[in-house]
Amino acid sequence: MNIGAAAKASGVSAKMIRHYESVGLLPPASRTDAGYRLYGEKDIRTLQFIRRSRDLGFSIEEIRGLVSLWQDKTRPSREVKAVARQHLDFLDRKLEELQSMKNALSHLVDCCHGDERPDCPILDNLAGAGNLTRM
Amino acid sequence: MNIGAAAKASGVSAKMIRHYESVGLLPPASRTDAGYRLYGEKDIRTLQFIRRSRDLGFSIEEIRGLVSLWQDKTRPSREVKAVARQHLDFLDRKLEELQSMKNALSHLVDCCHGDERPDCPILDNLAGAGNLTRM
DNA sequence: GTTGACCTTCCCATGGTTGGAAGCTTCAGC
DNA sequence: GCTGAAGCTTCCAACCATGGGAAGGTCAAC
Repeated sequence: MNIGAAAKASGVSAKMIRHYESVGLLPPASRTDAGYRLYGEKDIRTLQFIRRSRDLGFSIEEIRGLVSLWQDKTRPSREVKAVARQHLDFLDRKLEELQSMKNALSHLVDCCHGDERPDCPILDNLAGAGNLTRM
Repeated sequence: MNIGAAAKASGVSAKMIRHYESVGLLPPASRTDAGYRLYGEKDIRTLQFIRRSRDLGFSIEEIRGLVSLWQDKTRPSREVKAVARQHLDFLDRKLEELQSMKNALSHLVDCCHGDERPDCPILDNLAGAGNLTRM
């Protein structure tokens, strides 16, 4: 299985497969005589693991830890849960941040009549929160 | 007003003030004979405008547009509102993405007993969503 | 005149991903 | 056996916003 086929099978782009190998998230793939990377079933499973972890927003470093826990058949699930909880906290913080941006901005958008006239509460607010539409 | 004082007054770091100038978001500051950048009231107001825009998550390019609308006293508020709405859509998409990550992950965390035993629904799910706890 | 706080420019790093360029290999069709 | 397309290789650079640090100049106060 060449890198292109592995990319299709795993849902990870060839570019990213090479990148993950370069940062040591994947062990170096075996090669053909011509230098082409070769992948087997097990590699595909690892790549899918990585992709699903990325889909949940885990960072490369977190995934590094998850993969090693995954491969350690004697890991305590406590450790996995701790990594997941920590990431959950991160997601919560990000969500809160975005949500407050959204709240502030959608309030401003609601206040702006959005026609041909130049006066605009959005710009007023950005120019100096003190003047108008203080949230 | 040197760059340090401008940074304090505006809440934008000196590093970022220089960066904004280098990418043309700010006009080049005037300089002392020694080459120190000088800032006045108007510059501070622009910097605060930029900072507040960043706080709402606008990108540099979007801010470039907002600043130019701000300075154009004849702009139609329609245009400002369009920029804001577009960013609001962006925030919504990001929020949805994070929220679905959070939902999936918190479900997995709930399923994991998190003790000394090695079996772990979180890893099982990452290893192959087909097996267990399909969302 | 020295010390310490400030300023300057320049380069590098982050994180995850993507893009391109230049060159080699493989394979199918003829 | 030749040709062309597609796929592979490595390397380098970009995105966005931010920060760190080095090497050196400047300004104030003591």
